[in-house]
Amino acid sequence: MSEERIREIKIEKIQKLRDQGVQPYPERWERTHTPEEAARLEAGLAAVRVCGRIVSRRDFGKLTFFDLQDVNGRIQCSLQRDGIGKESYTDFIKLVDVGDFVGIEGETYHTKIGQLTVRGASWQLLGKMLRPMPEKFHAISDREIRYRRRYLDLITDEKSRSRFRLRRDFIRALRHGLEQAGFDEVETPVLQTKPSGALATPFKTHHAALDMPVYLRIAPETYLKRCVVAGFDRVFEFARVFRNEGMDPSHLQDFTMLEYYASYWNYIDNMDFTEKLLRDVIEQCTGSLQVPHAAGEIDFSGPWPRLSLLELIEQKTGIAVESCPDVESLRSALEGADIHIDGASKMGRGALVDQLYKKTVRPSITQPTFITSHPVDLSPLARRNDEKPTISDRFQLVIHGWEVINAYSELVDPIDQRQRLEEQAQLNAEGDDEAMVMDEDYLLAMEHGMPPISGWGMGIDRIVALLCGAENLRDVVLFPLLKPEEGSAVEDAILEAGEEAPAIEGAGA
RNA sequence: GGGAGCAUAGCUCAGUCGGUAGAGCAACGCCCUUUUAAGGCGUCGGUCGUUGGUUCGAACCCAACUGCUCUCACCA
Repeated sequence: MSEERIREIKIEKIQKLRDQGVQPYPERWERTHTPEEAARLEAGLAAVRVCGRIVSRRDFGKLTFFDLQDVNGRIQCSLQRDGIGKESYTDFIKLVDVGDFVGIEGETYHTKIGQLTVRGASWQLLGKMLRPMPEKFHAISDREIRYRRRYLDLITDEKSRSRFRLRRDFIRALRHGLEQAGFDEVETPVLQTKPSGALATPFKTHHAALDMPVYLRIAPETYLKRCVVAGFDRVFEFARVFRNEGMDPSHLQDFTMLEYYASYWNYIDNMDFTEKLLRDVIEQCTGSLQVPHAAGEIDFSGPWPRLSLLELIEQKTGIAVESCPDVESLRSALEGADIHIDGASKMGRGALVDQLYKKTVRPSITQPTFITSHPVDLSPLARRNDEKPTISDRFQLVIHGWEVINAYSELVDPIDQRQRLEEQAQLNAEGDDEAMVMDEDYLLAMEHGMPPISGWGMGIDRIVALLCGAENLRDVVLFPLLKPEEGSAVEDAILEAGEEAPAIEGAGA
């Protein structure tokens, strides 16, 4: 039977309901328990009111069992013809379908095989659905449908529901942990006149009222530091950020980053806090510090190793980066070690060290590991090490080859900062697209004075994916961006808008 | 951007050698008071992603296009 025919049948059912004076879309229902709560009740409790979507039904003629579900849980209910009357029972059988929302009032009992159930004394339709439900024992497996119509994925797949519950719980626990540690939550601009705070290509758009180009933020960093100048001595933001770059299982263009900044800390304090915060939050959300993953169990129990980037590179490749003070000598060292890096001739020394690390060291790191002591020219916003001015007081947390956290003792010296931004601007002018641009407004804020700070950015999507064993970030993002389907309403609307609405153009345009 | 793979009923999937399509679930009709993938009997449901080509004949072979997935390059 076609989907269209099924839809017509359901519309006919709605008409029959209306003919009997039943409102198929009533305005409210007062529940006493969620499905999750109800499933934990004792037997023998009367006047229990539960509601949810019917996700399965087992019909025995004069007795029917069905399950009400929401994202958090499920409760079995039953209706008996002898209990609610023939007419009401027949209406339920004939006019209510799997997929509809209903409310049930009744008492709890255990079935013959011990399943806690709400025996309905009455039922009320709370919302009729017109589309057929997906098949009930395989869940949606077509990845395209799972992403485009995530609600179907969530209705049918408990594993998907549990991933998004974990994401919710993880964010909630992080927020609570930071608040307990004296951090204030703030919100900073998404539309910025200068993209800053990271090395990345931004999305560019146009501000109509001010008639000027603006960028979607690639990081909240410089605004959060302005908050520190203002006297918020510990701040954080759950920031949606946008980077107009490649898309693959570990990179999305629109993703969520938690950043925080703590005054009077250095990066060592920050590492200590990070390890404690994450261990607490992970144990709280998953119930364990050992997390299963396709690539092997991840053990968060720690202590997490703290390893120097340059030492790791030397171990892996034999190249002593520090004995290559300029980009030319580093390039020849790479040639000597027979390591090829695409585009090496266009990179500065910092970018080249970074590539060397990403090619040789990072993929081999599986367990939670702090990588420290990055070269200072990789870290234009990080503080120089007092003993070794060529390296920065910086760390990254790497798990399963993914960079999950990037952190440093922040650069708070406005003179040094100006010099480093000038170097970045020079690289940018020479064709390094990802190098930063000069940001006088940020320098102005810095010149008003900053305390010592250490801060941090964590890819929420990445850590959540790692915690729930997802190998693609899209599996932990509710509605990942996909191209519109050909002939879809969305695409038709875009085609209709045509040249009239070039709202967004690529940064490279 | 390069390469590879996938697309069949609302969903999950079969489809042999090229001979105009099949199951389960869902839906519809009937039976059934303890199931939880309930069960039994019956019925409906398809422009085989789109467009061309080859062929007497295409779900199947070829090409292009669209979408998705993986991968390389780039990036967090």
